[in-house]
Formats: sequence, structure tokens, C-alpha cells
Amino acid sequence: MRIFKIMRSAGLQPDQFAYANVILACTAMEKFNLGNLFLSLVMKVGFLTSGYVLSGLIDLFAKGGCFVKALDIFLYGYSDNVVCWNAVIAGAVRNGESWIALKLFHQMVESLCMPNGFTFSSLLGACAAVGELDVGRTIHAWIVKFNQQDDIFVGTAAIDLYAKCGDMDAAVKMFLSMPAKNVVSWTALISGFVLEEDGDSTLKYFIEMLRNNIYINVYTITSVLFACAKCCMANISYQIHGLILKSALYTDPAVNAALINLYGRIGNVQMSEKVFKEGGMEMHLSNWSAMISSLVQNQYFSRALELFLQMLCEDLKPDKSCISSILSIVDCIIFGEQLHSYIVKVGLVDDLLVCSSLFTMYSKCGSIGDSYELFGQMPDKDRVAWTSMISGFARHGNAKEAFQLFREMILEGIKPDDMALSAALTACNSQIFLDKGKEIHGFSFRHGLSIDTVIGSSTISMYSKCKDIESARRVFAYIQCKDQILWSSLISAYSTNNKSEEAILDFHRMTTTGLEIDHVTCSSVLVACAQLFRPILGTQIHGQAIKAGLILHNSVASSLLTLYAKCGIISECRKLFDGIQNPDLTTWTTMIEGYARHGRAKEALKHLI
DNA sequence: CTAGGGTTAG
Repeated sequence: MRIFKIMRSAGLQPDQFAYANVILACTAMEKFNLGNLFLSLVMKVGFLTSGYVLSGLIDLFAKGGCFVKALDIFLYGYSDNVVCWNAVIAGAVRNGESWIALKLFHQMVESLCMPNGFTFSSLLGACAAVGELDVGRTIHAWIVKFNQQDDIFVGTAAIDLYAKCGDMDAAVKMFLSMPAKNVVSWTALISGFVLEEDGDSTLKYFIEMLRNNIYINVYTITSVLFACAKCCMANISYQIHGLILKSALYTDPAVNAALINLYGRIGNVQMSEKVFKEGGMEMHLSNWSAMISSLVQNQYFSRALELFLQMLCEDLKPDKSCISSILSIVDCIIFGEQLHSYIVKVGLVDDLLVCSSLFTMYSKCGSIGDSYELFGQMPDKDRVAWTSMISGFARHGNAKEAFQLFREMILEGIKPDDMALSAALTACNSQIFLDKGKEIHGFSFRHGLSIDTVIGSSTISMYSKCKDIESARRVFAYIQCKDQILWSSLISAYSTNNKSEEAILDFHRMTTTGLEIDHVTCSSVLVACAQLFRPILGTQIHGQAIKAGLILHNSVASSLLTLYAKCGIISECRKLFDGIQNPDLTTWTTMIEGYARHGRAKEALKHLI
């Protein structure tokens, strides 16, 4: 740049190469604001016909985010130079104009300019960006026609396209056919398996990579760690962590964040904290947000809040994922409102993620009106936002509003998934909604979503709340893979519908399949025991609950209290109650009721006061 | 003039 200035001030006329090189330097230094200056200089001396200068200017404007200007210059200086075509096509892809890129390609071929590896690499990127597998296959055919299939960039871009579109067979085929591969080709393939949540294949290729002594970099490691997190591969995770410690990768903030996230997913918060502390926590925002979400996922709410407040004290600006994580654990409207003001202040209200978490917070804290108002103000709503609002209404017993929203969501063209259906089913909370529930059940059946246990258990609960226990049983029988959640839905369906014999029978059936009992199953079956006056069975289950650590759940404790109170074993009640660490409203009420039922008014009143 | 990742909310 300086030499260029000296040249001009000395009255020397720079030639096309001097201009091209100085423009190249501008791009490299990201001095995009100099684009217009050079454009006018170049126009004055008539160098826009030079392919070197033209391609440089196109690239400068495209990288500076002015694709329209880049396209203008290209069309004005119209050249049959392949580099100019490539620059404008790549610029289109970079600026999210994939379809323009593809159109330009066709014009290029029509004007008989031969595309090369650069062209195809960008075009495949364009297809990947818009998820156009079919167009991508057409481009692949062009690649073969122009004999560019051995280019390492083209091959890698093809792997990336197939991988992003979920066609892993094609990706592997491309990978194997490549005469030369590098770390990027390997990583593109591995990322495809990560997207598919195929942990086995991810590891298989990663190990193969290590065996072949391919240099592993940050991209590879973060992909593999992500796969470990997604597939909950705990043992392998520790080994890979060891590998990272031995390499220079441990100091990279992206790797740190990936490790923190991984340990959060596999439930080892202590390790998350360790990586967080070792990774220079004062520097990187991504580490803070990974750490907070790890804590939230594992229910360390107060520690999460502590870190959040620490961030504010240290003048670190929490990003949207931090704020969303924190919002998801807020259970007090005053704190929620404070966060709301903060979000408005930092200008994050219009963010889809933040706003979704915000209106969900209002609905969880009891302000369904505020929640719906915020929801209504959102310009774009995704499936999660719709689902969250539906379940907000369902939770507040506003069934009609929930159904209306479910309808609107489908009319908006958003396909409900298992969570959305489950939210709509939850709204059917009494017999009068049985028809509506059947309608939604039919919808999920028609859309092939009925095999899922999430939908399965919500469908069973729906029929249970609508007092159609026969249908609940039929849904249960239909589902092949029965997990604890499904069994517990059925058992609680019987127990809440006064079919206690059936509930106990199914409890025995469940335990014989080798499934562990959980707190929901346990408390349902105890309710059944109470109804049938079966203290002996109840005591047995009490023992199992202690062994499985379920006694810490207040729902289990209060079911046991009900059982002992009903069967007149008040001394056992008292012993149990005194052992409860955090008695809640239900456990207190049950205890008081127990005393009252047995004419122990004095004790009942003592508890009350 | 060209390539690979970071996922959070219901």
C-alpha cells in the first residue's frame, strides 16, 4: 500500500498488476472501505477490462458484504476470465445468495467459459447452504464432465454437501474415491456422522485418522467431542480428553467450550468446572455460557446463578445462550422482570431464542397473560416457540387456547414434532376433551409419530385424564419399545382412575422386565396400595424406594404418608415425616390430614402452627 | 477465486 502511494506521488502510472496487488492487499487486511476509492481510480485509467484487477475488485466488495456492488462491477466489466466468474460466484455463496450463484454458473457455461475446481467447490457450497441435494447431484455430474473429480477442494466440498444433506453413503463413496485427502476432508466426513448422531462411525473414522497419522486440528476435535456429547459416550470422552491434554489443542477456547459442554451432557459437572477453571475463565464468553448451561442441565441452579451474577459483576456481557439458560431456571417473577429489563437494555428482545425463553419464563412464573403478549409480538416463531406457548396454556388449564394455537401452528406450515404433540395432548385434561384428544392422537398416528415413547406416554396420560382407560391400555400395548416412562404413565393411569389392582399388577409386570423403578412409578403404586389398604406391600415398596434413593422425592414420601395414615400406622407416619429433608406443602398437608383422620387434633394443630 | 465446528430454548 505504501509503495503504491509513493509510486503515484512520484507521478508514475501503476500498471494493472500493481493495481491488482494493492487491491489484493486491501482484501487481506479487511480494508473494505477502500473499495470505492480503488473502483474510481481503476475506472479512470480503464483497467476494469483487466481480469486481474476486475477479479480483485469483485472479491473485495463481496468479502466486504456488498455483493450487489460486486455483481454490478462484474456485469459492467464483463469478462470471460474464469477467475472473475469464480470470484462473483464465490461472492454470491458467501453472501447467502446460493441461487444467484447457480444461475451465474449456467450463464458461465453458456458463454463457453470453462469452469474449474474453484467454481465447483463454491457451487457445492451453495447447494449445501440451501440443502439442495438434487441440484448438488447435478453439479456432481458437471464435475465428472469437466474432469474435476480428483480436485481435493471439490471432493471435500462434495463430502460436505452429502454429509449436510444426510446422504452418508454418497459422502463415504466420495471420500473413498478421492486420490488425496487432507484433514479437512476427514473432518467434513466425520461432521456428517456427528450430525446423524452416529457415534460409532464418528469414532471409527476418528481412530482411522489417528492410525493414518493425519494431523488432528481444532475442527476435528470439536466435532468428535460434540458426537461424544450427543451420544453420551462417557468412557471414550475421558480418553479423548487425555489425547487433547497431550496435544496443543487444550488451550483453544472452542475446544474448552466443547469439553465443558460434553461433561455437562454426560452429567459430570465437576469435570466441566475443572476445564472451565483451567481454560482461563476470565477471557472467553463461550466458556461461561457452556459452563452455565452445563450447571443448568444438571440442576445446579444456585451455582449457575452465582456464575451469571459474577459475569455481570466482572462486566462480561452474557450472550444469548447464557441468558436463555438462566431464564429457564427462573422461578420468581420479580427476578424474571429484572432480567427482562436487562434483555431490553442490551437489545436482545428480538432474538428468537431469548424471547422464547423469556415468554416461557413468564408462563412458568404464573403470568400467562404477559407470556402470550410477548409471544404475539414475535415476528418469526419457530417450532420450539409455538410448542412452548402451547404447553404454557396447557399448564395453566387453558385448553381451548392451547388447541387454537396448535391449529394456527399447523396452518402456519410448521410441522409438529413429538414435543408439540405432547404439549397439545397435555391440554386435554378432562373428559370433555376426549374427542379433541382422540383427534390429536389420530394426527400423530397419521404422521407416523406414534411409536415414540414421548408421544406414547402423553397419549396414555391424555386418555387417563379423559377417563378412557381402555384406550390408554391399547396405546400402551401398541408400542413396541416400553421404557420406564411408558410403564409409569400406564401405572399412574390405573392408579388415578381407581383401578388399583391393575396398577399393582402392572407394577409387578414392569419390575419383572428388569426395568428400574422411578419416583413417579413408585408414588403411583403407593397410592394404589393406600386405596386397597395394603400396608404390607406398601412397606416392601418403601424398602425398595429407600434402596433406590427415591425416598428423597417428596411425591414418594407423601404417597407413603397417605398409605400409613390410611392404614392407621400413625407412628410410622411421624417417623417418615421427621426424616423428610425439605417438606413441601403436600407433605405437610398429608401429615396434618393423617393426624386429623385419627382424631389426633392436638398434634394436627401443632403441625399447622 | 475454493473446503471442515461451536446446539442454546419446549
